[in-house]
Amino acid sequence: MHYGSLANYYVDILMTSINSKVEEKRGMATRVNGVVFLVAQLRDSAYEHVTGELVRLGMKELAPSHGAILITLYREKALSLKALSAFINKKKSSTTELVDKLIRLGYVEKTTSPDDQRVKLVRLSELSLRHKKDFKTLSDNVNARLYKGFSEDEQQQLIYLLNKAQNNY
Amino acid sequence: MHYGSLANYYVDILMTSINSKVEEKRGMATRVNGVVFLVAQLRDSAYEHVTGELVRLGMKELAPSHGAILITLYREKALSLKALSAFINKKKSSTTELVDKLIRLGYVEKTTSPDDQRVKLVRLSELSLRHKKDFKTLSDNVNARLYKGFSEDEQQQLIYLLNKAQNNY
DNA sequence: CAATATAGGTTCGTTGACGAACTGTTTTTG
DNA sequence: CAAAAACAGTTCGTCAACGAACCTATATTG
Repeated sequence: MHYGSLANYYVDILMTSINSKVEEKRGMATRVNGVVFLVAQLRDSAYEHVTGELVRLGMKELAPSHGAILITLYREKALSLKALSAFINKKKSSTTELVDKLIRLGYVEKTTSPDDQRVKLVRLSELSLRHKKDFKTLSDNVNARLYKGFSEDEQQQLIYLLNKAQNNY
Repeated sequence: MHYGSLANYYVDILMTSINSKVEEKRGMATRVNGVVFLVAQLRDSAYEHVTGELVRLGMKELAPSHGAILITLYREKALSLKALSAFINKKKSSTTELVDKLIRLGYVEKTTSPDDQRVKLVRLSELSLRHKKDFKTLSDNVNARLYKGFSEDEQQQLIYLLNKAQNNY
């Protein structure tokens, strides 16, 4: 192991230590890993898990947001694109595209509302109704993993604090 | 206001109520807005804020991840792409592209390490050094907004719980 | 010390997400 | 009630991010 790889080794150690809990050793003033970074990191980890679960279910064409749409529709039967996009927290143009993909894959149908010709109602197809249980399991698995080792109290605290932060926007 | 718009109004109310705190009224078993959704939502809100701040600083070409790279480099002087990508929690191909954009815009330089010809070292340019204070302010603003109304204790709790969750991946 | 394996980066095609500009429908208003 | 404003969706161009395949440099091993 000559100088080059030693240097790399050192950088790797440095980097690893910072990304784990040793981080506190560094001054608060200069840390990169603030809340926002942590939140983003956690989101990405959870999304990766969701993506994996979707693959496992044979739905490798679907991204987390497609799953969010289906899960929303299991509860809400039919929704306008506007309402749906508010539920899943995506812009309307994104929602149009996500829904169109779900239609193409047969998970969902889109009809013009009889009450207002502007409104398109989105609802589940037979195919997705058959997968309802799968999505329940998926949700449970994803939450269970994130919450592993959390007491009931800690779970509530986390939800409370996330909501509190979210209300600042 | 005839039937159509009444129906829309009703849907909007329903939707709004669910996205705010009234949510608890619904059973836990069927809620869509689990932790993961909340985390994702918060990430998006914070990123939107970051994007806005970057525009305000006249850096509308930059996305949050570009900012993350610069902020990381303010601390770490020179980093390999591998180390950098670990710091910002992005895949190496993404990091290559983010860095190349920063080079194109003059914020950063990339040189081959003298110790290992495979390794490319990334470091800040004069231009970014001049903006150091701006990025400090940006970070502070973003954190301050998310933490608005948080006690010192709540801030620590949130960090603790996010880290705890992150360690499950 | 060659042959092979591994490691660091890059390239490329694809995709989710967005904003802006647009279409068509309903509502408001003068 | 006709013109204007507001609204629901769509289209399109752009971009960050990814995985897979690839290239070159360093390590490992027979």
